Amino acid sequence: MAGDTKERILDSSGELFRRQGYMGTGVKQILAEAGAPFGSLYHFFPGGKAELGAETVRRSGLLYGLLLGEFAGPEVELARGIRNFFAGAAETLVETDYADACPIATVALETSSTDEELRQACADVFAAWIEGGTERFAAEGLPRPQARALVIQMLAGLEGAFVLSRALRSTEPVELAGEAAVAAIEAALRD
Amino acid sequence: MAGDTKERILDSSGELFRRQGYMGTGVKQILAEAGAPFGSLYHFFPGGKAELGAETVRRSGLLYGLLLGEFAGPEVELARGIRNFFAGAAETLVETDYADACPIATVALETSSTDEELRQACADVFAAWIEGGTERFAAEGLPRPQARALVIQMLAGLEGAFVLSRALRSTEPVELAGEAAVAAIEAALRD
DNA sequence: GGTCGACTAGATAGATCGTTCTAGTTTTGG
DNA sequence: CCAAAACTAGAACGATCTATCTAGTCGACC
Repeated sequence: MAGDTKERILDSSGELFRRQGYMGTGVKQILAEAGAPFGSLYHFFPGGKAELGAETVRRSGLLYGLLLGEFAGPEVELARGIRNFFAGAAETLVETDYADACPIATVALETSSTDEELRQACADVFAAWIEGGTERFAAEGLPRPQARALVIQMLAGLEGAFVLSRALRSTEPVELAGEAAVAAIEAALRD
Repeated sequence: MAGDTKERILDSSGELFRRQGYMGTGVKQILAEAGAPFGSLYHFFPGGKAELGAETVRRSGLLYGLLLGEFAGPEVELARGIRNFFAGAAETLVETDYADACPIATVALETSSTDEELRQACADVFAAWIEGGTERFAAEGLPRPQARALVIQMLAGLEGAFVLSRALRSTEPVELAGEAAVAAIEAALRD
């Protein structure tokens, strides 16, 4: 039972930041959803909202990276894994009424020019995703620079498609970005 | 001199929303930057911040669409225009210390699940960009569905690259997304 | 069994939010 | 030239924000 409250707070902040961003989410709302009192927040996060934000970004980023790894791990064919991941993302969008997309993109855009600590946290997460993806793509025999370029292009397509899909309330952009990513991978592996 | 204040307010809000989002920008800050008093805001925008936000999104979206049209208008070769647009976007990022990217993406992510009026404004802007791009691509002889798919993939790549480039403080994602877009266009036109 | 740290609990503070208010100035049209 | 409209100006309001504060409960360990 102990240590449970901190987890619940991080779960709540993760979900809320993903849906409405860092600036648009109050600590009151986070604590209400977590069923935790004010005291607990500042007990576990002495740095207040800023510290909670940074830890939430790193944690959510790690979890989402693991999710991607489950879809496109070394045991599944790469193109198929990526295809399934995009399809799953589209499905999640519909199921959550276009709320659950990238857990950190909103925070990244909000804070890139205003909050260096949070920007750095987002940058670390993106860098880790890129690094992990590059490793996976290189394992298919691609030269590292090409693998890295492919991963960044795929990730950019995913993030941008999330922006479009959420605003347009349509899975079309995510589906098209997935097709582009799969096509790029297959073309690269064909040579 | 008349009508000037409203423009200044919209200029300020456009710049600030682009850099720090809707939730992260206070009306006080907007008015201070515009050199306008409170009275003027509620005179020109009786609906307050919400109305200003929606009008800012539509205006900024229109202007950015025009900018894209200048780069990739019918008088320039399409692939070259797109290449120059991405290169210009990367240059702007560096010049503004990674602050000026898409004028509405942050607002779109922030409000997609929380503010239907603003979400709709963003959706309208994206739809207009997609429609305009489809028109331009179809003029090259591509079937409309393929033209539309290409535009959405290109736009998703741009938006996602902005997210990554701003957080990572590197133009690499925008440059790679540009290369992918140009390659996709050239491949499509080759057939 | 008693003490200390971990954690819960929520009232309260102080700053800032968006908005409204009254008042004054400038511009416009008859 | 005067009256009405457009616009400027900023003080003030209630709501809400993050953070702090005091008080109390619980469990573990000596």
